[in-house]
Amino acid sequence: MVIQNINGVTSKLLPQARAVNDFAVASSRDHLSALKTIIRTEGVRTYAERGKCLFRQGEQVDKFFLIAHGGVALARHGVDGSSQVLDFFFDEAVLSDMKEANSPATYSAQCLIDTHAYAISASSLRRSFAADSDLMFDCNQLLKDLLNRAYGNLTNLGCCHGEERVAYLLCMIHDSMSAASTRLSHIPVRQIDIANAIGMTPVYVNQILKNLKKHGAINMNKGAIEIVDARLLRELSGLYELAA
Amino acid sequence: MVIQNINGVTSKLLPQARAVNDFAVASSRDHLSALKTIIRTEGVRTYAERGKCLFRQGEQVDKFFLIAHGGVALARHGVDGSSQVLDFFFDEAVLSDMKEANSPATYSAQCLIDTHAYAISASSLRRSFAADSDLMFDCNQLLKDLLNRAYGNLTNLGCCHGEERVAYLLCMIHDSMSAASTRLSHIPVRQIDIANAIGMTPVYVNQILKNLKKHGAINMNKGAIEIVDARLLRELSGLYELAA
DNA sequence: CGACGATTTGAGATCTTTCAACGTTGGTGG
DNA sequence: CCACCAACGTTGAAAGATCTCAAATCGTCG
Repeated sequence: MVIQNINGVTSKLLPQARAVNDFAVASSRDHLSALKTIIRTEGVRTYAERGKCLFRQGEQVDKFFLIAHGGVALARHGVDGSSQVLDFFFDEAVLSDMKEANSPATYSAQCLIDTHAYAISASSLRRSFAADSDLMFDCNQLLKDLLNRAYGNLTNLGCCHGEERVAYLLCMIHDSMSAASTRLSHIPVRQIDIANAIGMTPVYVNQILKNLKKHGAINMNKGAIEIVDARLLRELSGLYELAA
Repeated sequence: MVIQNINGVTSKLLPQARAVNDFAVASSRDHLSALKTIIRTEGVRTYAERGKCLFRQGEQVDKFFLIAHGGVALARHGVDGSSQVLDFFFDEAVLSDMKEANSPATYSAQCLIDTHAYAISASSLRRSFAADSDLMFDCNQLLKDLLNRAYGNLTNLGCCHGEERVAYLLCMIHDSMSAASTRLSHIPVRQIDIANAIGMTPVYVNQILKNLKKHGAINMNKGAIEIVDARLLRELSGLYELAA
């Protein structure tokens, strides 16, 4: 009943409980092809190294990005220095600031690793809407995917304890990254980023990771996390199944 | 709170901080007028009483709802009986199951109070896209609003402690309800729903509400919550301001 | 009245954070 | 090559926040 299928289409529904993995949907579906194509062909090739931002909270951005190769964390920063990671994006993912042209972005897109991306202005994208109706459907689909991921994260934070939260997040990252052409052996996410994503302290995240390693779900090498048993991780996360 | 340096660039923190209230945006903007109009004119008038659902998790819905008068909580249910409230909707708000026609909804829309709404099928809505381009923009805008609210809630859960979380949620509900033509003196949300929305126990929420009452931000009458000082609530919520 | 759901209260158990110190890694400049 | 530094990871113990459990109260409805 595990939907581990990466490229094949295995959307088999289960009689009792269904697998949630909303996070897998975004990567497996091909619906964004029109959007991706136009960004790739008309967009500007951009490069940002680890730690830099594609855009910053407070800036007026109005752009769409397609990640060619890399990893990005969308994060919101509070006045007290706190920050909340809203979502992660890896190869083939599309992200934008989601704001009107005249209003500043309410979050930053920070590179987890050196990142190559295509950037296109939202206004020039809108101009193409008339010519290609698929484009707008793709934008819609993109937003739906983001929303479902956000709802998944919300449920993760609201309903789960530490170990489950970390397990769920790692699953999500794993699935997002499996769409990448080049697969990293380890996850390019710092423990601090994980902590900021699931609303916990880095110190505590470290403890939990130690436990997950003891369970045999992950492996750690010089602080880098490697996912060993994705199926086990999925079971450890409290959100593998929803009520019918 | 973890203070994090963004790779040397400490993101020149904020001369003056801006007010966030993303939650106010959705209700104040008039952008969804095309969408609302068509749902109101072509939709079917629906009535559901307190406790009933407009749609249920697991059902195949494929509809859009415009709430004429009432209150609805979008919630996801886990196999263990846990449930997470994802968002609240009141008068003039639009919601949908956000799924393809062939896939079941991953959450329920439960009425907090007796609710009158207009319902239109997503497919018939799509048929009108060609005739009215504003419609699709409105759908897009709706999704953006929902996403920004979800990100706001995510930040609330991830970065804030109990009292701040409750204060933020009450602010959000207050702003959502202020769009309503008929204003209730009290908030039609049970303490249990609040608990499910912010990822805490009803027992603890009760303690926090007692504190907020002591602060003079709210009042409680037979278990019903009344917002006395919305500005104070906003200050008590940790998310009134974002870093610039 | 009696049943039921929701709220309220208190105390102890559990989870999570904080603090402080130390270890590791990788880059920089002498 | 080495010393040095900054960022990140690791560890332990104490403090704090939140949950659980159990019981009492209150309101609504039949």
